Amino acid sequence: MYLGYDWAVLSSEEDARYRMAPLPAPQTMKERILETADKLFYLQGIRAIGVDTIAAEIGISKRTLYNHFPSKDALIAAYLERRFVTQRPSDKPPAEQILATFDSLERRFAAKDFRGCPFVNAVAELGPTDRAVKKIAIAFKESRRLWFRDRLIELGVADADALATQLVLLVDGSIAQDLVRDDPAMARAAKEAAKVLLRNAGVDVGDDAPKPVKRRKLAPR
Amino acid sequence: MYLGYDWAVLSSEEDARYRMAPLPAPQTMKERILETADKLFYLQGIRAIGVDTIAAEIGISKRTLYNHFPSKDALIAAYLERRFVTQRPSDKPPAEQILATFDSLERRFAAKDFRGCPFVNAVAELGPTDRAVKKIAIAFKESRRLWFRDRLIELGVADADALATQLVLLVDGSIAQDLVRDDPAMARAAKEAAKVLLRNAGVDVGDDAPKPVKRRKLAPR
DNA sequence: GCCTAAGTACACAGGTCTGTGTAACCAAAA
DNA sequence: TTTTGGTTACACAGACCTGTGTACTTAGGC
Repeated sequence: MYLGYDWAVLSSEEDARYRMAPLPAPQTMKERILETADKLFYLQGIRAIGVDTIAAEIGISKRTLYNHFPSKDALIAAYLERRFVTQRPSDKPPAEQILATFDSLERRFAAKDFRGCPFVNAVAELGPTDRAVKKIAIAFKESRRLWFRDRLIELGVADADALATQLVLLVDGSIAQDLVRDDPAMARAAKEAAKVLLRNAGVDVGDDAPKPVKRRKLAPR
Repeated sequence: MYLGYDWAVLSSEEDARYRMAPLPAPQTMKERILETADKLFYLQGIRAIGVDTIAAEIGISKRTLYNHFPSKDALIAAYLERRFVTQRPSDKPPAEQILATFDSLERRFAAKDFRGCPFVNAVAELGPTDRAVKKIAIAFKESRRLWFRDRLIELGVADADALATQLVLLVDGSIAQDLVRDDPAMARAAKEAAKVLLRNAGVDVGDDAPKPVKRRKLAPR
């Protein structure tokens, strides 16, 4: 928690250990606001959180917040833009990268502070009215789809475009399911489905299921 | 729009055609409230709509609304319960039923009043706090999963449970994607993926892709 | 020591929201 | 005719929300 003016008091009177560590790090005020807004917006919902709450949580005045962001809408936009981080490049083989996506998804599901996709949630909350929010949500979804597509092209998959779309369906489906069910196993289910789709497109995803399609016996009627 | 007391006036003075057709049907007041709440909650968001707005839209007083529902929370719960309709039985073969799900999804996406899954949206909007909402959302999702599972069992699929889960991932994924992108093609993509998954489980889904798994040529590296 | 930029405290306008209280009204049943 | 149950109009309490205005304080650079 930010301490505001008590800082001076702290550095003159308190234990040196507290003085030496610049506490929550020498962040810029804007970044501190965004960080807190992110936590509250994401965890509790954009509409559920007022600017007062954000300011109070940081320990700053509402006026300061409005000195950095002209309106709540601007803060919301900044929140979403900050969430729009591009994946860092990996040197692992593309197929592994794709499947690793689902593993990381599973880890995120297991964390108790996971609350679905911030972009989908924002669109759901803010309704069809908010053009700005929708725009950035679309951009985000498309960027993720293209990430899959690039790797599929690298793998020589014929219809990389279509398969990439199918993979993002699995990602978003597992996110939605986990949001309501709190069940990280949804990520594993998505991964298994992804493997089937990849194998079907000629991608080698290792381990189980030998080439010949296994036929289960059909029930009598 | 509900006409309230003008009803009597209408039936005594207006054209007989209007009199004969019981206009919006002799609905109970509760049902009329729910119908309007449904439209507004779903289209604009639960938090975005106040009880005043609902009452005004019907043309009744806010007091009347509160005489039928003790609180907005109760109205929200009733709204979601009303949305929880069970699918009507079909005599078509199970595989067709499953695939038809995605066709109907596509039609719903194409309608301009589609705004995602009301249950997922409610959970996203109302946050992790609201136990009641989450409970009914879970029940809904599970019921849909079991619907798939029953048909897969009928088809003799070995791991019907796992495959049913994967199919609901595709459903929810396409819903989330369409919510942000407004692209009904997401339903088609989900259907194609579903076909692959079904075929992989030994289900005959007709048309393309003869038995032997088609191998695409791989890129040089 | 002075100036400036940033932050603070605090009040407040104007809006919305949920929920209640109350007296009058009307239709239809008794 | 009288009663009864559902409805209306309207005011209001009490929160909470976004956004602004203002005068004061503080830290750091000059």
